[in-house]
Amino acid sequence: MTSKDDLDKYNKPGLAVDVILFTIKNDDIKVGLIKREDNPYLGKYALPGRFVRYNEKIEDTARIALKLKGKINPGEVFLEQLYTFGQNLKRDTRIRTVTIVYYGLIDSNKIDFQEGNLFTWHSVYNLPEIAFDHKRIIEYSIHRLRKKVQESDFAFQLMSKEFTLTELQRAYEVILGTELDKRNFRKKISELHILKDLHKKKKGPHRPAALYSFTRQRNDKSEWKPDF
Amino acid sequence: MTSKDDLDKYNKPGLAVDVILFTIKNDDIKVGLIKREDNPYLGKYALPGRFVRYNEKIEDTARIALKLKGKINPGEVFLEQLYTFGQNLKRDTRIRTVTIVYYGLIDSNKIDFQEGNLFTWHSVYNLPEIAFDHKRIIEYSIHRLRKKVQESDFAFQLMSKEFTLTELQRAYEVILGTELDKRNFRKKISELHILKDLHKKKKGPHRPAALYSFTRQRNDKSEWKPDF
DNA sequence: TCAAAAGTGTTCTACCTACACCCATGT
DNA sequence: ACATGGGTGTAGGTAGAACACTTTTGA
Repeated sequence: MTSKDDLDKYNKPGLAVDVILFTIKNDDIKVGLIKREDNPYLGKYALPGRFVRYNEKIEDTARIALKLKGKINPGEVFLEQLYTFGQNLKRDTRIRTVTIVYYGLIDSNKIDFQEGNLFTWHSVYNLPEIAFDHKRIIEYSIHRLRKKVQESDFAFQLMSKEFTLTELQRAYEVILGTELDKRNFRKKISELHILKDLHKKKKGPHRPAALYSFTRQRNDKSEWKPDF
Repeated sequence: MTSKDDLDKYNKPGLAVDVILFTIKNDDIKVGLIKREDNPYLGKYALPGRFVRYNEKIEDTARIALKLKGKINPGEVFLEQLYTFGQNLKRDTRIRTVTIVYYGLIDSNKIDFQEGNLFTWHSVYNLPEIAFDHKRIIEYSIHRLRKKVQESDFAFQLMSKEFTLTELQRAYEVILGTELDKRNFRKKISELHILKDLHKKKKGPHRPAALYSFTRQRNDKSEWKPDF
């Protein structure tokens, strides 16, 4: 099986990409799901996904899926490859399918829910009926998300342009599922040197909080990521 | 594109698995490569790989590749999924191919080099001419291997059934590329509680060293790995 | 003036690092 | 007896965890 003809003819498995988008709303981790309009699993909820076309880079496939299935502007989303699932031959009941899963975080305000959008947020602690094996994939991705958030500034994707330190801390707490010490948290964040003091205050019923933005987008100590 | 027929007809990219097997020989990290007998890249060295057949689990594809290309008994090898490469549409000059890469470590003594085996070990610091984009893949995998070895007992796969603590330490040192303190290393290992004192001694020209084996196979604190 | 969230340092602890000498054996 | 690698403990430093009060504003 070495010529182009041989390779084209051999019976290839399907190759798909699924995307797990997380956000935080009401102090809860939400995952974005699509209500299926077709069989199999008609009416159940699935991760937005798409089969990889012959001339699509796999990360582009992920972004196209977000755009088509969720009407999400894919430029807004930072995605990271999670894992490739292909052990179970019956994952998809139609054809044998291997799925590359990406995950990412987004500020839920950045999503413009148009009329008829089937993309909706669901608490990861109270999921609806999930299609395929996507439930297990979501569970695994939460595990990896927590790990990632602990060892990088991945959580920063959740924030809007201006935010207070308490809001940032709250985002960490919701994802990690633990309470954090305010002073230790602020010390740790300030050592990253990625915050810009906007010299503005967020007014509220009580003492105003300083507003910050990020000086640069990302600062991931944990690893270099390939793009090839 | 939802029926089985549609899915079968759409122009799928090729899906392959490549395997990076590392070992240690002569205080050097070696990677197992296959000399290519076909075009493209005839005569160059490539990672052992294989296109995923319709009814093969992807990890099975990896093991079959090791068996067919390297005459390696795949039961001996612990593999971990590294990453899936599919950004470059021209990675393979024949057809557009997405590759799932697995990596693992093996005690080089476990490999039985039969006559005519094209699988050979090459120092990662002095690679021959490499086919496809496998050179960058190897570089990335070394990075990930070091990380993995630091935060788990992954390196234990390199050892034979009975080994001395100095041999184990040497394996760590070669992979990490640093010298380790003997006392600190032994303290750290003993806290893992995975060594069994065989109450045997390795005889040599000098003071005999105690021989150990592992009580269980693996103890990976870093994460749970999916198998679906 | 009171309620509510913002903001700010120090101490303690646990883990990691650095470091040096005696031991057991083969020759 | 000596050369060579095997085997062992302690002290200092550093990073993370625990912890409480004062400040600023709106109502």
